[in-house]
Amino acid sequence: MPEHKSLESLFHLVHILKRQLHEQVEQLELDITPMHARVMKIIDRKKPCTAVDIANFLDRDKAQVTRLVNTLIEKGLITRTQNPSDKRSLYLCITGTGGEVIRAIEKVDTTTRKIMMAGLTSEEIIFFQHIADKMANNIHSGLISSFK
Amino acid sequence: MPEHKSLESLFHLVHILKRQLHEQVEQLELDITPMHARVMKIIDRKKPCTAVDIANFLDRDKAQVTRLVNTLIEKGLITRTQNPSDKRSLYLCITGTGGEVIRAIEKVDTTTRKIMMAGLTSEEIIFFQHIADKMANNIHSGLISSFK
DNA sequence: CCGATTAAGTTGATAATGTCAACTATAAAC
DNA sequence: GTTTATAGTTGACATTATCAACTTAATCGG
Repeated sequence: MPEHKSLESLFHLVHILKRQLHEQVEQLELDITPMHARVMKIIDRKKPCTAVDIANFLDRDKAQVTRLVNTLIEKGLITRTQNPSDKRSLYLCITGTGGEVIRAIEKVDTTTRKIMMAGLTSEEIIFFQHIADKMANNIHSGLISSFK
Repeated sequence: MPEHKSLESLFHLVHILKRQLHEQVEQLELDITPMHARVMKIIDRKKPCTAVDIANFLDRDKAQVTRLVNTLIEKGLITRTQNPSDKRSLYLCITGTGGEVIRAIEKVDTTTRKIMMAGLTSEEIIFFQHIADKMANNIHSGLISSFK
């Protein structure tokens, strides 16, 4: 049974990875959390971006997104503007200060990835990602099939 | 830059995996959480087992372990007995009921692993684990080197 | 043997993340 | 035009995690 230890390996990796990111983000002294950083990256990449887009991408509850977005607005890192074609929906945009923060976050990200992937080849990294995606997909399908 | 999306893949996988485990453990109607289940498995495998052993294995704060262990004792799933050779330390043991719970947990685990690893070969799974371990190691070393 | 330090475990406070349910307001569908 | 779906908010709460302070017991160096 080769897969015996596998879930623990995965949990351990993500646990220390998250701790590492938490520390690094904390050292930026921006008073934001790793999840705030992820949300900012999503807003930065997807334009236009709404709260629902973020919730979908992260597969999280809208409630959580609302709160993350609120603190980012309070800190002046993003803005919320009306979607002219739908009065329910609000577009989120990175501010000037937010842009600087993004660059700092990207730096942290790159550093962490470099540390984490030291001694691994591109092929190994791609393969790892490929398997991770496949596993995620499998769980998704497994869930769907249990609904029939 | 092949590693661009990699952290998101990993986070996504672990996010839905944890959600899946949470649901499955909840369906056992034991009123315990996935972390309780992990703690029980550790106690089951390592004999004798103390709170510090668990904290070390999971790389968690002792405080969290104390609380997890307390609820498991309240539920009658484990017991705490004196270590005769060290009055500070306490041995944790699975009770009879606890044994049944462990078997239920193992079943959940096996099912989840099967779903997750569908369509993957043993070699792929081993390789995936190997890379996960290597990455975890890298982060560890990266942290240590930043202390010099 | 004694004092200092270390280790095991507990407790309180609090942070970060995640989910559910109920709600408002608007849009879309029939 | 009523019903239904969608965007977002709010309150309550669960889970996981960490830090600091503390007690008790073991160990180490003199």
